Formats: sequence, structure tokens, C-alpha cells
Amino acid sequence: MGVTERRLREKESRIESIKKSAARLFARKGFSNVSMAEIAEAAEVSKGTLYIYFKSKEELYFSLIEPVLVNHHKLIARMVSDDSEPADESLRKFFDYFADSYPLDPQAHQPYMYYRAEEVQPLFSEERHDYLKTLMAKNVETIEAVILRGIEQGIFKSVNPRAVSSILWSLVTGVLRWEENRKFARSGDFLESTLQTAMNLILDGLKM
Amino acid sequence: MGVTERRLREKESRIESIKKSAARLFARKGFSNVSMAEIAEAAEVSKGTLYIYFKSKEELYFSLIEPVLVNHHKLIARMVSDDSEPADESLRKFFDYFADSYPLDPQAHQPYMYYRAEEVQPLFSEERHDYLKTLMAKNVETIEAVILRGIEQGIFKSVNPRAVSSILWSLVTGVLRWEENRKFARSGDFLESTLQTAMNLILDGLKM
Amino acid sequence: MGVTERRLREKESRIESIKKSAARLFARKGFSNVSMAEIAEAAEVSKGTLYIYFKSKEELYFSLIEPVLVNHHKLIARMVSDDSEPADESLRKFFDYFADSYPLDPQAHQPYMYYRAEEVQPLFSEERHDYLKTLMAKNVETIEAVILRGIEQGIFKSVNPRAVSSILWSLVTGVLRWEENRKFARSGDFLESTLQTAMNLILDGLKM
Amino acid sequence: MGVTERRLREKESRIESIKKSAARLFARKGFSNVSMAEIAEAAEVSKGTLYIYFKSKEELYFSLIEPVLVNHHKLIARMVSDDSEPADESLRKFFDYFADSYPLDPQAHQPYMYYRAEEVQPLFSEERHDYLKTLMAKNVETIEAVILRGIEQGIFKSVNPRAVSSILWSLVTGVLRWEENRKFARSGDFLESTLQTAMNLILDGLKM
DNA sequence: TATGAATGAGGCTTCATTCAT
DNA sequence: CATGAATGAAGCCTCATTCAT
Repeated sequence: MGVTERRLREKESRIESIKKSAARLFARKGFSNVSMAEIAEAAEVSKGTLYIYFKSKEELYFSLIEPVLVNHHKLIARMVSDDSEPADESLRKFFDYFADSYPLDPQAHQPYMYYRAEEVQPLFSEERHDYLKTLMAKNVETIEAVILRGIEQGIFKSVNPRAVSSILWSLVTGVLRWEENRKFARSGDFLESTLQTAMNLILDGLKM
Repeated sequence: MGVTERRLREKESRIESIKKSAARLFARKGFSNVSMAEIAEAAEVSKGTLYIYFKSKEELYFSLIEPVLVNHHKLIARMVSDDSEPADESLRKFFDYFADSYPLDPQAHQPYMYYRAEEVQPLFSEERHDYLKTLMAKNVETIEAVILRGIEQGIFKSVNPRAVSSILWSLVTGVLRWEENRKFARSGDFLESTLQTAMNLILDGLKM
Repeated sequence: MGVTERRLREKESRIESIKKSAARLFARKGFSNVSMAEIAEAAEVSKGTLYIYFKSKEELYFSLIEPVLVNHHKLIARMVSDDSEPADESLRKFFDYFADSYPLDPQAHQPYMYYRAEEVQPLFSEERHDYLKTLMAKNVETIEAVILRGIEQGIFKSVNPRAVSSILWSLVTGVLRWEENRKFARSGDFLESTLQTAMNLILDGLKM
Repeated sequence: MGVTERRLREKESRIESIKKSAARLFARKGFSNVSMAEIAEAAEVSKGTLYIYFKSKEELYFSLIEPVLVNHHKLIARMVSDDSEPADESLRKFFDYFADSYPLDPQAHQPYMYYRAEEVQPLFSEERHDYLKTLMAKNVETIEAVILRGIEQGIFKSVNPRAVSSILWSLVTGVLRWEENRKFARSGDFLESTLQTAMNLILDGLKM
């Protein structure tokens, strides 16, 4: 029978529905401003059902954050991993990644955009928090390596690679947040062009 | 009598104490994760006293946000208001303002750093929310004017001034958040040097 | 077919497994502190299965209590039913019964040890509760008859048989509980010797 | 002003009201079968008020149990502390204490009557549970000392003092429970006479 | 018959706010 | 004005029970 399979599919679709609803709500209002009841209603399941799949509100939140951080890291790391590629090309890909993927799935980017160590820390165990920090640190290191490569390739000025990596991440997350706020305020959507402009400025500034 | 005066002074110091405590707590943990009891204790007043001076938790929050936004706007507007000044000088002042004033009073900058339209909106009346939006929009326009001036002065490339203004604000708030998280994670304090580097990159990128 | 038989056997073993698991858990943690999920897991069946065989949690509990009460009554009644036997012999059997059978199946004795009218009453219908009361009353009457016999046989002093019967039951259940707590506190197992001593004291006290 | 004092009195009376309601309910139905809402209603306060005075349901329970155990120990220890007193007199006081004090404040005796190590343990921290065990152990030791004294005084047979102490406690708590159940079942109140009879039997059994 | 996902009532607890003093 | 005890709505979570397969 395909019964078991169908069951499995239904179960997974329910989990997906919960995750999607939760992600949207958390992204829109922040962890503390979303109630489990709200999530349940949005996902069209009962409150109890949430707890079948997620041990707690924190667990649900974590299950949304973690794979996104892992995935982004993977994607970005792969994207910029070709050591023979000119570093400016790599950075361009980095920016394009956000310009392209953000509109497709804005919630997937929320963890970066709204990550706030002091708010998140009390939610998770020390271990988990360390894990999240490590994940985010890796991302900075990835871009740091690109900057370093650019300097070695003679394309970039002699800058502090770690600082510039921080700046690039700050800039990207800052712009995503900014444009999100702007969109919410109904004043148009300029994400792509803003990111383009930002990248051009930075690259021009970085190049020798 | 000096009694009335003393009373007045005591009252104002009480209000200041409340505001200071509340600002620190909101900044540290976010609006929803702070209780009125916590604020009262930190300010060394009773819970009831909070409600003498502030109609509600939202009101208290607003009373913290609003003057900061107004003040920042004033300071920044004044700082860059000399139309004869080279635009790159003005931007340098803009960056320096954050590098200098943030360490002195980090909380004062929280409203920008953590402003999140979707989270804040349900707290306030439409009117108030519009007011906040206007305040923030003015700041963007101020920097936009500087960029425009730079172009007219022949110092800057022909960029989209509105986009670059957004970028500068995104960059500054992004870096502030970034360094705040980093500091919280006990990995050192690089705010000033990071902001310096960021400004140099951007200015180099902007200049013809 | 032997199929039907096998089915029947499997079914009965399933029921036994449920009862056994439930008895152990109820005995260990008390009715309210045991969940149906826990019982199902311990019995290695699904939650739904519990409801095939027992209409409700209360029903399951009743199905454990009732036969034990009936059975104890039967055993004890038979044990002391020989009217020609010296009453002190009969009481000795009564005590020995607990000293011998408790260690073999402690859970079977829980209904007595922890019976608490006020807690049990809201669980059951009036009718059922009355039934349980009657069962327990019969036990008291059985021992009461032994005391009476002892007086008539000229072995026992002229005491109030009902009161002494209550005392004997109180003593036995009291000691069982006491030693259970002590065992749980890991301070050794003195059930048998304690019961022996108790019986000797009481018999010495009863005898003329 | 007496205002502060009256306030204090009102506050304490409220706490007393809560404790009294809680004690009655816990005694009647057991810890797990009582809800905080029930207690609040019985005490005629709001649910929130309970948490002003007691950090949690467990804490409230503990606040009822602990002083009773301490107090009983004190009373009983004092009662039997005169080493020159004949041991049978001391035991008589011990029994009388329960016969007299139980009807006056039955709830005060609940902790003994219904103490169940396995149910109570998960409620409390290890430390607290150890503390409770120690308190109860002290009581056994107190009576143990009386038995020993009786033997030394040549009044009692040469029995195992620890075992007999356990038996006396088991007997008393057993009888209290028994009569409580009987009372609840509306079949009369024989506590005093039952305890009297029990004591006479035991003393007769103990004496040489 | 057996399963286990789903339900929703109800339990414990927090907290913004009120109000008598 | 200042206090802090009191309130009760609302949040997180558990669990007995049902039901489609």
C-alpha cells in the first residue's frame, strides 16, 4: 500500500505547515510576541499538535534557525570556494546570493537579520548558543578568506580582512532589515538595486 | 519655599532613574522580555510609581525612543548642515558621531539598531507609528542631501543618493548591532576601528 | 483453527501486560501521577489499545483494585475460617499472609496500603465506591469474627472486637506503607521482622 | 498609625487563609488532585495572589508539610523527654497526643498520614527530600529512645527498640488514616477509643 | 483489532495594570 | 505622590480521549 507513504507525506506536510507559519510569525513579530496558540491557528492545527512535533516553543524556534544557518553557510562557502576565482567576482556572487534568494524566501534570512545574542541566549542552552555562535562565526571566516584572497591576488587594497568581512555581513544584514522595514512601511521595494549599489561602492572602495 | 523645588527635583530624578533603567533593560533584552516589575526594581521605585509617570509600558517605551530619534536627527542634521563643507567631510563626521557617541551611551542608539517596524507597530497607535516613521525618514533624507551635495561638489560619483543614504544607515546600524553581538559574545570590542574601516571603504567607493 | 486460540491468547497476554504495567506504575507514583501514555509504553502497546480494553483510566484502575480486594478477602476469609482453630493461630496466619505475600507481589497490596476514600471517591460512581467500601468492610468483619472467637475461646481478653479488628488492619497496612517508604529510602528491608514483632506484641497484649 | 499593623495582619490572615484552604484540599484529595485554581477559590483570592506568597505549588505544599513535621517532632520530643518517667507513661502521652490533637486540627497530621516517599520525592529537590526524611527519622528515634528506656527501667520486655518504634508510628498513622476513611464514609468516629484500645494492647504486649 | 496522530480542556505560572491606603 | 498587594487575562504545556486508517 501507499498508505504508509501517504501518512508520512501528510505528517511531513503538517510539520512543514507548522514551520512555515511559525517562521512567518516569528519573522514578523519576534519570538516573544508570538504565541503558540497563534502559530497553531495559522498552521490550522491544534495547540497540542505543535507539541507532538516540537518539544517546546524554543525547540520550534531552534528548528527554524539552525538549518537556515547551516544551509546559508554551505551555500556561501561553496559559492566562494574557488580559490582561483578573482575575489571581486566571489564577492559579487555573495551579494547576488542575497539579492536573488531573499525575495524568494525572506523568512529564511530572518535568523541573520534579526539575530540578537542577548535575546536569544536565554532561550537556549549554553551548548546550543555556542553552536549558533560557531555557525555564524564560520560565515564571517568564509568571507574573510575571500578578502584575504583578494589582497593576495593584488585586487584589493591591504585592508584588515576580518574587519571587512564583518562590514560586509553587517552591510548585507543591515540592508535586508532596512528594506524589510521599508517594504513594511509600503514605500516600495528596492532591495536588489540597493544591494547592487552597496556592492559597487564597497568593491570600488576595496580595489586598488 | 525650596520645598516645591526639591520635590520637583526629586520627581525628575525619579523619572530619569526610571527611564535609564528601562532603557538599559529594553536595550538588553527587548521590549517583550522586560517586565514592569523588573524596571521598577532596577529604578528602585515601586511598580505603582511607574504608572504615575507613564500611562503604560508602551508609553514608557515610546518616551525612550522618541527623544532619541529626535535628538539624533538634530545632531546629525546640524553636523552636516554646512552646505559649503565638502561632502566627504560631512560623512566622516556622521561616522565619527556613532563611533564617539555609541560607547558613551549605547542605549541611546538602540532605537535605530533594533527598530523593527513590524514589531513596533502593534505597540503604538497608527499616528504614533507614522510619527516614528517620519522621524526616521528625515534622517535618511539628511544624509541623502549630503550625498547629493557631494555629487554636485564633484567629489562623489553620480550615484543614487537615496539608495546610498539607505546604505550608509544600514551599514552604521548593521555594524553597531554586529559589534554589540560580538561584545556580548566576549570577543572584543572593535566598534571604532570597524566603523573607520567601513567609512574609508565607502568614501573610497564614492569618490570619483 | 488454532488461529482463534492464538488470537485469544495474544489478547489476554496483552491485557495482562497492560494490567501489570499499570499496577506497577500506579503503585509507584499514584493514580494521578501516571499517564496513559506511560502505561502504554510500559506495556508495549499503543495508547489506543488501552482504550480497546479499558473504557477509561478510571476503569483501568478499578480493574486492578477490585480483584485484589476480592482475592485478599477470599484468601483471608478462608485462612481464618476454621472455627475450631485457636484464634491466636488464625491471627498468626493473617500476619504471615502479608509477610509472605507482600514481597512476592507488592503491587497487589497497594489498594489497601494506599486506599484513600476521599481521593478514590471522585474517580468512581457512587455505586462502585459503595462496592469498594463493602469489600473492605468485609475484611474488617472477618478479622472481627476471629477476635470474637478468641474471646469466646477464652484466649483473648474481653476487648471490643470491631476496634481491635480495625487496629490490626491499620497496623498491617501501616507497617506495609512504612517499610515501603523505608525501602524506597534505601534503608533496608525489615518488613518480615517488623510484622513478626508487631504480631507478637499484639498477641501478647490480647491474650489473657 | 496602626495602619501598617493592620496591613500586616490582613496579609498574614490572607496567607493563613490560603494555607488553610490548601491544607484542607491537599489532605482531602492529594497533591496532584488539587489545582491552584481550586485553592484560590477556596481561599477567596485570585490565582495570582497565590503566587505572591508561594513561589509554586510545590513550595506551597512544602510550606504546609515542613512546619508540621518540625512541630510534631518538638512536641513529641518534649513530651517524652523526662528520662526518669516510666516509659509506659511516656508512650501513653504519645498516644494521647494524637487522640487529643488530631480532632482539633486533622490537617496538621496529614503529612504523616499520607506521606509517600515515592510520590513526594519528584516534587522536591534532593536536598529538601533529605531534609524531610531526616525530620521523620528523628521522630522514630525519639520513640525508639523511649522503648529503650522502658527496657532499661525493667518495664518492657527485651524487644528490638527500633522495630517497636516503627510499629508504634505505623500503628498511629495507620489508625489515623483508617478512622479518617471511616469518618469520610460516614460510619462514625471512633478515633479516640480506637487509639486507646491500640495503646492498651501494645502496652500490655510490651510489659514484662 | 491495533495504531498513533490529533484534539482541546485544563493545569501551572507570569505580568501589566489597578487601587486602597 | 508613592506604595505594593491584588487581580485576571493570557501564555506555555500536558494528557485523557477519539478516530481514521
